[in-house]
Formats: sequence, structure tokens, C-alpha cells
Amino acid sequence: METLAKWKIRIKDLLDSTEYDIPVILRGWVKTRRGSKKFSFVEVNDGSTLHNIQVIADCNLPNYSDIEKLTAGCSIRVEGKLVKSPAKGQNVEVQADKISVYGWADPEKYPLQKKATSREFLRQIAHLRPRTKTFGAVFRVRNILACAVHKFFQDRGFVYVHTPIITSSDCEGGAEMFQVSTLDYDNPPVKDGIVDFSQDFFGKSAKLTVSGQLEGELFATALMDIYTFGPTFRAENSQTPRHLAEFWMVEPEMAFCDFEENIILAEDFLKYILNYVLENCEEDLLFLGKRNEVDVLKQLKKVVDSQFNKITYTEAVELLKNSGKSFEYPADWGKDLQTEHEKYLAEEKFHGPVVVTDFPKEIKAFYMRLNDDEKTMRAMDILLPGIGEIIGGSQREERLDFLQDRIKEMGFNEDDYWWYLDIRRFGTVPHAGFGVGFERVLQFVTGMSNIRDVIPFPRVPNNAEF
RNA sequence: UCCGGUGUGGCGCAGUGGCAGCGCAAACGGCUGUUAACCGUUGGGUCGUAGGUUCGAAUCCUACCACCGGAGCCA
Repeated sequence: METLAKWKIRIKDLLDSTEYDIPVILRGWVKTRRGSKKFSFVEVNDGSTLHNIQVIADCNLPNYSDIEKLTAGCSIRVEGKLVKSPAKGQNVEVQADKISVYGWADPEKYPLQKKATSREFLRQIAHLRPRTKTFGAVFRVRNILACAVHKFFQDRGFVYVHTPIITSSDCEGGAEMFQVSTLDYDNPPVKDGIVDFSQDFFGKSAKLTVSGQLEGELFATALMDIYTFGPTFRAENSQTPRHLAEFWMVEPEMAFCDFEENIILAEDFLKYILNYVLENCEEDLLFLGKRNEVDVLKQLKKVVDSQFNKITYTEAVELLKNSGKSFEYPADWGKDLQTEHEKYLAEEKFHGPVVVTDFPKEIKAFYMRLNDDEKTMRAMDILLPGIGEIIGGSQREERLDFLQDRIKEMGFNEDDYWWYLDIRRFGTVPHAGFGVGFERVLQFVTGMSNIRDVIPFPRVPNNAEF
């Protein structure tokens, strides 16, 4: 079998090189060209780093008239010599012996310019925006963050489970879901006045998943510790810089695990992945911090070194009531915490991560474990300054009769959850888990203010382009 | 879905009732071991869409659309 002796040389490696006067071949996209009839400076980037490499093309090159026409976006291949740069601005540069053009980019039509363009505009050309410095950095960091997620769990013996994307269970009853159907929308089969999904592809109504948690629990009660990491869908008409209709969620689920252990794991997890990007993406983070006018490095270090503050929901409500602050919606036991409340807790009161625990059962999902007071649940939210809720988790209700009661109370049909209840019928165990919004973590890490700018192709109401 | 803001050349913006402008980008020319290069010249517009007020609308009014921000829902 043939193998490649060496994969492509990356510009990052050339810029880091301590060897000079060596022959090199590089490929990439032109960022800018300047020069005269005698020579040209061509700056080339291949996405491996923020920095461009400067290529010097002498007018003696046979295709110099072509080189003079190079503009931003053109793809080229350069053969030449890596040399120490005589001028300021870079340590090394490439003296070109040969430059060939893979593809031109008509400068009249190519929308990316040297000058800064707005994030709003770049969203309209999301197919080209990874070529910009900012988005190149964001997506390199995204990659490292995803690596960190896997590394954390794999190092602890967790099994990565691929839970289904198409589901027929309305997991939590709350969230709006996307219908998955092959029925003819202009002429659907109708029975008793409503669409007859028994004639649909799956023989029943099917949706895109809003969480892999229920399926995750099934695997945790077999493989002990598992996690899912995949796309998740919400058909809510949410139009905020913190919401997407399609986003990626990390959901660990642990058997023989109680509420306290769950919180400790969540805290360890956040600290680990934040530290991992700190150690592996410092340059990109430094750049993003400057661009976004947020000291992300400092912010990340602060969380990594912090002890998370813990407070019960009941204590939080008291604290908010006695804060002396006038909120638009005053805190009131039994009501969900408002964004303004969460901001106060994370940003003004504790200046750091806050874990809020033991919420009233009325405002949380049916599967959470009821506390002995029968009023609150073993639920927790982790809040970060500037981002808000980044993790939501709980110990799950493992007692069959409690869970059945809860399903009835919520007005759900027990038959729909027969398999979920089976887990409690056969060798039930205490178990717990949480969900992490991957893009929200990435927002915190990069300082990007809009969540649409940390996912390659954002899906939001009114937009599924590309 | 509710509240607020914005929509003017490829991009960023000014113009708030009287000849549609500036910067960047682009084309052409010049100059330069340059580096957001620099200097000169040129081209580029149904002012978001539809209707209305007015002698006259980018500007005022109405509706709609899109985008941005805040709220709700949440991760």
C-alpha cells in the first residue's frame, strides 16, 4: 500500500522554522499583493495560522505579468527558498523560484477585502468568512475545544454514544420541535380532521431531537459513564445572540452518580476544556480577545482557577430580594430566574461561575429527581458571567413510582415512555448528567458576542443558507 | 412573539425637504525591501420594497421585508 511520506507543509510550520535557506513548497490563498515592475510582495495564508507568509516574486519570473495581477482570494502554489527576512515585520519570507496560479478571484466580484468588514455582512457570505483572520481563529479554536471535550471524557473512561437525531419522543414536552416527514405537504393524508402520520415514513410522527439525554440514560445504565456530542434542534422562534435553531450539545450521563458528584464533574469539565484551549490556542485567543475587546485569556484563567460558587434556588431568591436592586421582574419563589437575575448573581454578586441548585419542581423537567421536601428537584444550572446559563443538569428520578406520578402530573402519556420507564423497572440505579451548550462555551472562550459567529453555518429563524 | 434601532456604490459610513457625497476596495499610471504601503487619474447608485404627503422626498407619513440589539423560551 502506498503512503504519503510527508503531508503538506503548512505556513505555520514555515513561520516557526529555525532553519533558513532551505527549499520549500507552499500553497494557499493570496491575502494581498503590493509591489512594482521590479518585484512583488505577495502575502499568502493557508488557514494554519493567523499570520501570512511573505513571498517575494522577482520580475525575472517568467509569468511575472500574471503575478502582478494576483489579488486577494487567488489560490497559488509557490516553490522557492525560505530565507531570513531582511526587513521588519517578519522573521522569515520566501524567495519564489516559481509561482503557479490554481484559481483566480475576480477582484471586482470577490467580496472580502483587506479592510475590516462587519460581522453582519460576513454572515451573508458565510461560505467565504472562514478565510478571514477572525473566523479562521474562531474555527481553529472550535476544533481544539471539541478535541478537549473528547479528551476529558475519554481519559475518564466515558463511552461516546451516538444518540439518534430523528426521534419520535417529545423528550421534555417543552421545546418546539422540527417535524421530519416525507408526506406531501400540499396534500397530506388526513384522518379525523388531522394529518395522519401513520402513513408517514416512520409510521408515526417524527421530529428532530431536542436532546439526546433520554437515550443517553439508556446507555449509561449499561456502559456506566457515557457522553453524547452532537447536533441538537430547537424550533423556538428565538432571536437572540445566544440561541440557534441547530446547535451542538455535550451531554454526559453517569450511572451510580449522585447530585453532588454530578456538579463536581461539571465543574472539572468546564475547567479542563477551558484550560485545554488556553494551552493550545493562546495566539488565536489573544487575537480574538483584541478584536472583541474582551480579555479572554484573563477571563478563562479566572474560571480555571476559581472555586465555583454554589447557592440553592431558595437562597438565590432571598439574596435577590434582599439585594437592594430593583429588577424589572422581582424575584419570587416558584418563578424561574430571569436573565437579569442570573446576570446579577454571576456578574455583580459572585463575579464568577455560579451553580444554582434545587429548583422548584414546577419549573423543571419531569425526569429530575424529587427532593425529600417534595417541592424542589435535584436540578442545577451553571451560570457564567457574560454568557448566562451554560450548563443545565440534574440527578435523574430513578424511582419508578415517583417517575410515573410525575409523568401523570405533567399530563404526558406513560405509554410513550415505556422504554424510559423500563430502565427503572430493571436494575434501576441512581444516575445523573448534564447538558452543555457547545457554542455558548465557545462564545465564552472566544469573546464573540453573537453565537452565529461561532458555528460554521448558523441556522436561525429565517435563515438556513449554505 | 413583544419592545427599540438600522437599511444610501463591492465594503464602512455622512447626508434629516432643494444638483447623491467621503473613506476603503477596484481599474489605469507612477513610485517604493514593501508590509492596513504611498501618490495621481478613472469608473461605479432604482438611497430595503410598495404606497402616500409635497412644486420637489435618501430625508416626512403608512404598511411590509431584512438585519442588529433587549425581553421571553433555553444550551
